[in-house]
Amino acid sequence: MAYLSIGQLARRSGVKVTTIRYYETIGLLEEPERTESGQRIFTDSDVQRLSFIRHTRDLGFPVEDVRALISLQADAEKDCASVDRIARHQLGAVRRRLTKLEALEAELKRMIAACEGGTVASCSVLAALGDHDDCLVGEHEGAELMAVPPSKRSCPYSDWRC
Amino acid sequence: MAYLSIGQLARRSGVKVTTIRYYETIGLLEEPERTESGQRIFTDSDVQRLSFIRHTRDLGFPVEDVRALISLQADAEKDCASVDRIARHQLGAVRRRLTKLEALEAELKRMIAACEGGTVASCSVLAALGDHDDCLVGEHEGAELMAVPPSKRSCPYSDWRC
DNA sequence: TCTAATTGCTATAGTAACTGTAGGGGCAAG
DNA sequence: CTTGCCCCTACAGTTACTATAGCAATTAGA
Repeated sequence: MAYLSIGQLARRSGVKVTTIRYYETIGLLEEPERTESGQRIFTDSDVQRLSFIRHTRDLGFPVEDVRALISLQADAEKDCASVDRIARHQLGAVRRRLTKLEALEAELKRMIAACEGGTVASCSVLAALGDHDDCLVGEHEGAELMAVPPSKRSCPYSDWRC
Repeated sequence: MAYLSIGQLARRSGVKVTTIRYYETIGLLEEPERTESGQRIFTDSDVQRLSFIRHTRDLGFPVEDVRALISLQADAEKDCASVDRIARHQLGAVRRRLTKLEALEAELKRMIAACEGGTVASCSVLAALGDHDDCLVGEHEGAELMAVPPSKRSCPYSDWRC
C-alpha cells in the first residue's frame, strides 16, 4: 500500500490540490489521516475515489449528484434504479445543452461568414446579435414571446409623461 | 415613444427585473431616468439593448464579451475585425463544448443501456463512472495521463511509515 | 375612497464550484 | 544553512446571477 501526499494524489487523480482540500471541506472526501506535522496522508483508495469524482464531474453531473452516487455506492444492496434515474436525468440535460449548442454553432458560423471586414456600422455580426427574428437559437426560455396585451398601455404609471 | 417600467421592460426583453438591475450595477446598462418617486423609466432603446445582451448571453458569450461588443457598437467607425475575432473565439469554445458533450452523451447512453435493474453492486453505471479506461470522454484536461515517474518513490517524506 | 395586491426600491447575503491570496511551517538537496 | 518547493489554514474573490428582508409606490377591486 503506497502512501501519497496531497500533491502526489493531485498528480495521480488529475484533481488539483486546492480542489482536493475543497472536496474534503464539503464532505465529498473523508478526512484523511495526518502526519505528526499535520500533512494529509492519502492512499490508492483515495485515488480511486477522486478519479470517480472527477470522471463524474467531467460528465457534467453536479456535485450533489456525485454525492448521491457515492452514497449509493456505499450501500451495495440498493437497487440500480436510483443510479439509472440520475444518469437518465443527466442524459436529458446533456441533450438539451447539445441541441442548444448546435444551433449556437450554426448561428455563429452564419454571423462570421457574413462579416467581411467592413466597419462596425455595416457589420452583420452585431446586427445578428441584436436581431432575434432570424435567430437559429430557439431556446430563449424567457418571456420575449409572451406578447404584451394591447390592452396594457405603454405608459406604466399615471404620472409619467408619455 | 413609449415609456416602460422595469417590469414591462423585463416582459418585453425576456430579462428578469433583478437581472436588469444587476446589469445596471455592473455597467452593462446605463443608469436610466427616474420618476420623482425614484422608479426607473426605460424606453424602446432599452428593449433593444437588453435584447442584444440577452441574445449574446444566450449564445454563450461571457458578460465581458458583451461589454466589448457594446463598446464596439458605440464606435461605428471601428472595423469589423474585433467583432469577428470575438465571434470566432466564441465559435471555438462552442465547438469544444460540443465535442465534449457528444462524447458525454454516448457515454451516458452506454451506461444506461448497461444498467438493467440489478443491485448497485452489479450496476455497471457506477463501474463505468469509476473506470477511466473505457471512457469515451477524452477531454479530461488534467494530469491523469501524466505518468508518475518510477524513480519517484511512493512515500513522499522520509518520516512517513510506508 | 379605502384597501389589498402588485410592483417597485435598496441593501445584503447566498448560490455553484471552485480559485487565489496571505502568511506561515516542513522537507530534501547543494 | 539556505534555497526552493511543497504543505498548512483561513479567508477573499470569481461569474452571473438569485433570494431575502424590509420598506415605499402604484394599481385594481369593492
